[in-house]
Amino acid sequence: MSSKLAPAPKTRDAGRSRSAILDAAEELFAQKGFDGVSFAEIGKRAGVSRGTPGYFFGSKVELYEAVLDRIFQTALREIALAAGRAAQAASPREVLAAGLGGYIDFIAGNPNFVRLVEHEALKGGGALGENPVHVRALEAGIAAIQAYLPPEGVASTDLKQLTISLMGLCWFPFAHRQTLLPALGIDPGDPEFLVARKKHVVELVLRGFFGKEA
Amino acid sequence: MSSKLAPAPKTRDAGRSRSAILDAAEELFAQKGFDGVSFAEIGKRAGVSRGTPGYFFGSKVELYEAVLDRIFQTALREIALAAGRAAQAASPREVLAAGLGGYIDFIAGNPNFVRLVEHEALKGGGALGENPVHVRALEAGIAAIQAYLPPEGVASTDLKQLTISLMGLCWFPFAHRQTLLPALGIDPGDPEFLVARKKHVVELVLRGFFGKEA
DNA sequence: GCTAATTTGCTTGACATCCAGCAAGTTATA
DNA sequence: TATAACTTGCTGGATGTCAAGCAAATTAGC
Repeated sequence: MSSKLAPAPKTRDAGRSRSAILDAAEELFAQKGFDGVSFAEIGKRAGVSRGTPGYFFGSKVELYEAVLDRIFQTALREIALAAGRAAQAASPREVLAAGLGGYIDFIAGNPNFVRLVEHEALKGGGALGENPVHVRALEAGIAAIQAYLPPEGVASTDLKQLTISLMGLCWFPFAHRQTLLPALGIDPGDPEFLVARKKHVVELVLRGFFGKEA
Repeated sequence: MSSKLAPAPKTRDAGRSRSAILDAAEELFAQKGFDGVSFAEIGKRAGVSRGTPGYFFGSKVELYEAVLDRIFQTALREIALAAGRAAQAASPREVLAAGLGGYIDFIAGNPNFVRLVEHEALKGGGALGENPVHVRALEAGIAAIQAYLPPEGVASTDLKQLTISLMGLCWFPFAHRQTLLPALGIDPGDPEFLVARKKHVVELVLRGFFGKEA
């Protein structure tokens, strides 16, 4: 035990408090959703009083929006990076490996993002905006891939279906990592699963949509 | 307007009340999640007082569990039906068309089920049990398909990956029907989309995993 | 078959809990 | 000392649960 009863001298730093609150709120909102979290809980986790989140962010909705803003900008950046790497690749397989691999890596590494998006999707998704980041990024990736496609025979409806399929293949297992994967005897944290997943998706799409034999 | 001010004579019928409450609760829990719904709201929608749901079901959690029980049994029945039809099919394409088509039809026709499962997945999914219905059904379907597979070359890890992929391809678009599909300019209620989705998934899986040329 | 006794269906009121937001107070820091 | 960075007290509203009450339906006794 420390000799002091007061937990810590605690210097004042608005910036530190703000981001501590954002971190705590992101984690808690991701875990329990907007309704399941209170200012008291967020304050406790951030090491401030229950009034401080309101002091800095005004209201609970505004704090929630700030959390979404921050994490969506991070997502935008990382996904754009993966898309950039994919655009430089030389073959369809490399495009898919870089693009989808990067997308899967991001999803696997940011469970808070996945959960926040899932919560928003269930609420009707007003906060997702009209054009979610990852949809646009996927479409950009597909546009890059199109260069390798025979120009005829690929209807635009197929491209939309392909977009949906790529997102589902990458996103779905991590959206259900706590229920689906354990039910299949898979440890979601196992890095081998990540590798296997990426390989499987790339092969499936490559052969299924581009007709390449492995 | 009716001559009576009292809204309706309302005969007393426990069975009717119970199922009216279950219906209302299913719809509301699916829409807003467990925390987002109150007894008052459920009662209003079911045409009873705010106390009646508690009277019949004991507590809010028990009502919620009753809702899940009922809808999961329905799901089990319908998915088993589709799996049965698939098992009778004569070729891999027909197996996939019957099995995945039936699965997609069920998902598209039961948005409440999808939303309840998604809510449960976000909560950690205790109520989903260890072996969710659709996982087992999908695995049964895959077992049926295995008859057509070359016995070598299909590792069990690939079968798990395939299970994940099939579920993701079918489930994902309807779990995000309010956000993803509109962002792609697709009307989730459009029956043409359903047809196109089924065809796309079957072709993708057939060529991607079974190596058949269309 | 008529009426009294009992059960069942359902409503209303009360209570304890929780929570977001505001306002007033307090302390650090520039 | 002035202002920003907090904390604490308070309040009104919402909500789950329970107990009491009442009326309709059912059963039992005659």
